[in-house]
Formats: sequence, C-alpha cells, structure tokens
Amino acid sequence: MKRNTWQREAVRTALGSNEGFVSAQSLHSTLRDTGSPIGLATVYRALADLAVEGEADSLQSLEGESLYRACTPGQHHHHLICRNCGLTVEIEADAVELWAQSVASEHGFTQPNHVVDVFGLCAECTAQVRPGR
Amino acid sequence: MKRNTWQREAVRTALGSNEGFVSAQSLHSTLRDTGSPIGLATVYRALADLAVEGEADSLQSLEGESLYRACTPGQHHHHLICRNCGLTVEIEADAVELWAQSVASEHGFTQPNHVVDVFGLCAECTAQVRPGR
DNA sequence: ACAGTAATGAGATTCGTTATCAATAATACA
DNA sequence: TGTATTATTGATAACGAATCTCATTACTGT
Ligand SMILES: [Mn+2]
Ligand SMILES: [Mn+2]
Ligand SMILES: [Zn+2]
Ligand SMILES: [Zn+2]
Repeated sequence: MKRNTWQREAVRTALGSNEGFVSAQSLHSTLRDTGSPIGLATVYRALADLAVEGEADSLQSLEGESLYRACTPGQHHHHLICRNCGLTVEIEADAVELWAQSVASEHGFTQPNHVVDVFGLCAECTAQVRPGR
Repeated sequence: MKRNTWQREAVRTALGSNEGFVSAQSLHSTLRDTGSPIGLATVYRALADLAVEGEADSLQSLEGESLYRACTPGQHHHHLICRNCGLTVEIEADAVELWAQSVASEHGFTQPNHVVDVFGLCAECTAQVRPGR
C-alpha cells in the first residue's frame, strides 16, 4: 500500500510554491536550504510519482533535463513558458488536440500522443530586455 | 573558416540513409560497423552542426536522449513519429503555427517558439501488435 | 505494541554528452 | 607545388542527470 511520509508532502508543497517548472536537483537544493534533510533520490521518486498521479506536469528542457510543475489535475492542457524567468501559463488547445488526432489517423497512425509546448518571453521579461523601446 | 572533411560527409550520408530519428551513439555504431574509423566526439559535433545549419532536425526522446534526422531544409515543419519503429513523417501545420503565435501574444509573450511532435504507432506496427483484430 | 513491509537516503553506478589537448590535415597563399 | 596557418579530429578524461543498491527507518493495519 502507499504510505504517507513528510518527504512526499514536502515535495508536494515545495512544488506548489513554485511558479514555473523546476528540476529535481534545484527542488532538492531549495528543500535543503530550508532545513529539510530530504534525500535527492527521494525527491526524484516523489516527483515521478506526482507526475504519474497527474498532480504534476513534466517536460524535457531543451537541454534534456526533466522539469516538473504543480499541475491543475484532471484536465489535459499545455503550457506557455517564459524562457527567461520560467513563468508558466496553462493553456487549453482543443483545436490542437483535434489536429493531432486527425494528422495521426490521416497517416494510419494509432494511439496518438503529442508534445506541445510554447516558449517565449513573458511581458515582464520583454520589458526588461527592451526598456523604453 | 569551415573545412570539408570526409567525417562530416560520412555523418551527412549516414543520417540521410536512415528513415527515422537516430541517436549520435547508434549512428556512430553504424558508421563503425561499415568500416569507418570516425570518432564518437566527431559524430556529436557533426550532428550538432547539421542541426544548426538546418540540415538536420533534432528532438529529445522521452528518455532525454537527443535524436537526429535528415531534414527537408528551409521549411519549418513538425514530425509524426512511430513509437515502435521510428518511422517519421514530416508534417506541416499552418494552423498550429498560427495558434502558437496567437496564444503567445494573447498572454503578452514575445519571440514565441514551439515544440510540436506527434507520436503514435504507424500502420505497420499497429498491424503487428494487433494481428487480425 | 508488534509484525510486515513500503519508503528512505548515502553512496555507487550508469550513461549520454562535453571538455581536453596533442596530433592531423584542410586551406590560403607565396 | 611547398609551406605556414589553424580548423578539425579523436582517445580519453571529466561531467552531470538519473537510477540503483541495500541497510536502515518508520508508516500502517491488526
Ligand atoms: Mn494536449
Ligand atoms: Mn512548427
Ligand atoms: Zn519571464
Ligand atoms: Zn512503426
């Protein structure tokens, strides 16, 4: 049976208090900095579990690192992510869902999956990069 | 200045004779198996260069590995990839391009980028998995 | 309380990728 | 064509994210 430990809860809380996507390593550092003696392997396991249970979203950074974020459970959605500060907006895209389905079946593909992420500079970071322009 | 070496050409050729996405390691194995004494680091460098120059597409596998594929240069496009055999179809998705643009600007994001990949089982692999069903 | 066992965590290990750096070879030019 | 310049190569070391090992810990149901 699955057991409740303060470690899992600590990871859940730390993830929830974060605006954007974070890596297991940086989340572990954050927890350690706040005095938690949690182990790195436990953070990895907790994040993987949360992702399976639908409580966390995960994606691969452009460098191949796995990143996690507290997620609105239940509904399928995608993300608009600031490349600079990590600010993330959950977006729904019914049109894209349908498109993915149809393009797969048009080519005889079954059991379609898709990866859809939009990256950019958020309004705030845009203002910082081009001040007064 | 950039120099032409048989190593770069060998990587270009090997990549072009492959149907789907391949990793640097497996491409290196293939080249070695055909008698080429090319080094692993050189394969990594050649693939990275080809990707920058637009001659190769790259994506992160679900396990975080970087995969490469000879690419129709010039035009922006996405991929429909068989999870089982790697068969890849290049797809265009003007509607998705426009959607990505608009969803970014609606939230004040600039310089939008996007990652769009569709995975599934190709017709052939579907038939193998469910024979006669 | 106690037994059963899932969960933990320090450290070792795996594996993809990048850095090092001496040797090599492509290119420009005399 | 010969030579100097220097980009490129490749064996190896180094790096880093992620996973594995396994003895220890501590939930949970009874
Ligand atoms: Mn979706
Ligand atoms: Mn696109
Ligand atoms: Zn930002
Ligand atoms: Zn297939």
